[in-house]
Amino acid sequence: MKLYNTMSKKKEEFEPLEKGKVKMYVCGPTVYNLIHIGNARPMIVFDTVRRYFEYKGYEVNFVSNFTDVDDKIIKKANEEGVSADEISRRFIAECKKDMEAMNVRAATVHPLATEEIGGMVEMICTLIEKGYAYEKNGTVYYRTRKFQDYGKLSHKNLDDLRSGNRSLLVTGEEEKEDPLDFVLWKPKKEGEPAWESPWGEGRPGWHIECSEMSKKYLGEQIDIHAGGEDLIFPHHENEIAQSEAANGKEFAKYWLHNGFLNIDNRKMSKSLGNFFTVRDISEKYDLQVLRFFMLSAHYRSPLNFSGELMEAAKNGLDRILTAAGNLRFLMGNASVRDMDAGEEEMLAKTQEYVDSFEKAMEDDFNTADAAAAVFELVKYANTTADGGRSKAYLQGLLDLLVKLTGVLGIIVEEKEELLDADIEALIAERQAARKEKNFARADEIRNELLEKGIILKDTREGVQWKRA
RNA sequence: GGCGCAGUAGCCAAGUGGUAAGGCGUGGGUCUGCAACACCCUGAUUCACCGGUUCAAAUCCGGUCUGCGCCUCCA
Repeated sequence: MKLYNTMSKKKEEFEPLEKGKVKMYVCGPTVYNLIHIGNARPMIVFDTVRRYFEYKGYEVNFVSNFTDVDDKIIKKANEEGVSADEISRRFIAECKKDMEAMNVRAATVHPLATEEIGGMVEMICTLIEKGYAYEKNGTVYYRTRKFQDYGKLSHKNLDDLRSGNRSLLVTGEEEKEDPLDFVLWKPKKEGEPAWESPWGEGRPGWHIECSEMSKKYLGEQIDIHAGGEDLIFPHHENEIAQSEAANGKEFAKYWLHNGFLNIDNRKMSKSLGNFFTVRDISEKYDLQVLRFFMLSAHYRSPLNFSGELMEAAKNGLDRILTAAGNLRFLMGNASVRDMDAGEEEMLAKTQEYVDSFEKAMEDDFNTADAAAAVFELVKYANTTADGGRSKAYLQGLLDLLVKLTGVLGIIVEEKEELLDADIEALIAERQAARKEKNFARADEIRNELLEKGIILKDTREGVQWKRA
């Protein structure tokens, strides 16, 4: 399996630290509002990465935090006149709902920054002891120039950064030894949540949170650290500086970053008025469509979002779902149970699609290519499955489809829904009407069912239905 | 100014030296009472442009143009 490592700027063969196991940390959202569709991309992408590792038999320890103390949360809390805690708790709950609807599995652990303050304070103490940090008036700064490798992830050199950041010198942080130094601990301001520390009451800086939570739940060295590409600098660069200085060893072996999601070719932002939450999208589409859409491009490419592209994704996904529904329907009517030699051979041929699916995923999680393999399997199923096939053959195709789509996190299983007796009766009545060539009545019933969200499909083997 | 990414059919998107996957859409056809689904056919002599390397380039090298991202909170 090859993955692109931002650190080396190359695709590298994956070698786990510990055989058969993957330790993976993904930077989670700051919970001050409903998550937007840009937040959804890393969630979906790295959930898919996790699923593929598990498909390959790895045991994945997947940690993803919620940043629940932050300026934006405090601001929102003040606006609403409630506690910061209440805000973060509320939006964590909402975020989890969205994740579930996108079929993003819960992490092994979802640590909260506010519950890990003690560890952060300890790590900061270690950094001070080792000379990598210093305190001034209740603020603790990281001594960036002391860390030799600073800039190794983002491939920047300190002097370039310095000239770019010159304007920041005027922002009232002249107490820093160097403008590149960043905050590890900031003192309490009136009305802000705060915790005790050796430097007085205050709260942690953003970067130290992830260093600590990663260490606590995964250890000092991990296999994969991932997040959006905008986190490369400064967030991940600072995490490396903190963790490697404190622990004295390489922090993460592989750094994975997803590309940005744009809206109509522009960066999503509230001021441009092209800002969508995941919840907004869920009003119009099943969020599986959003997931499928996100996986239609390589995770490192920028991805453009538009209504037109969502429609295309929906139609493509429906094609897969329809094929699965069709197989299930045929299975219900199959009169032969076991496969004959011909079917055995036909089913064996599908290995080709599994091979190309895996080949795509092995190559830095090329989900667009993997989806192409799924579409080829769908076509194969649509052309070879009919009422004459054995149940075992149909089951074989369906199992394979479920297996591959499962890696992508697409659910093709039918939700258990019982046909209401009267709907069943209407379908039977329509069949009778059709037999008598009373098509007017037949269409009337079909329309009536359509209004209730039931779509009928007449096939040679009988009437199929699905919910819209 | 520094660092970096991208430009493949109407749209989206794989393909990184051996002669252009897949999806959506369009048009035509088969099946069907009709519809829907499905299936078949329909698409780039060509991969932004100009040079170069090579038996061979969308793929490598140089240049040009265009779009975008990061360098500040941001997934």
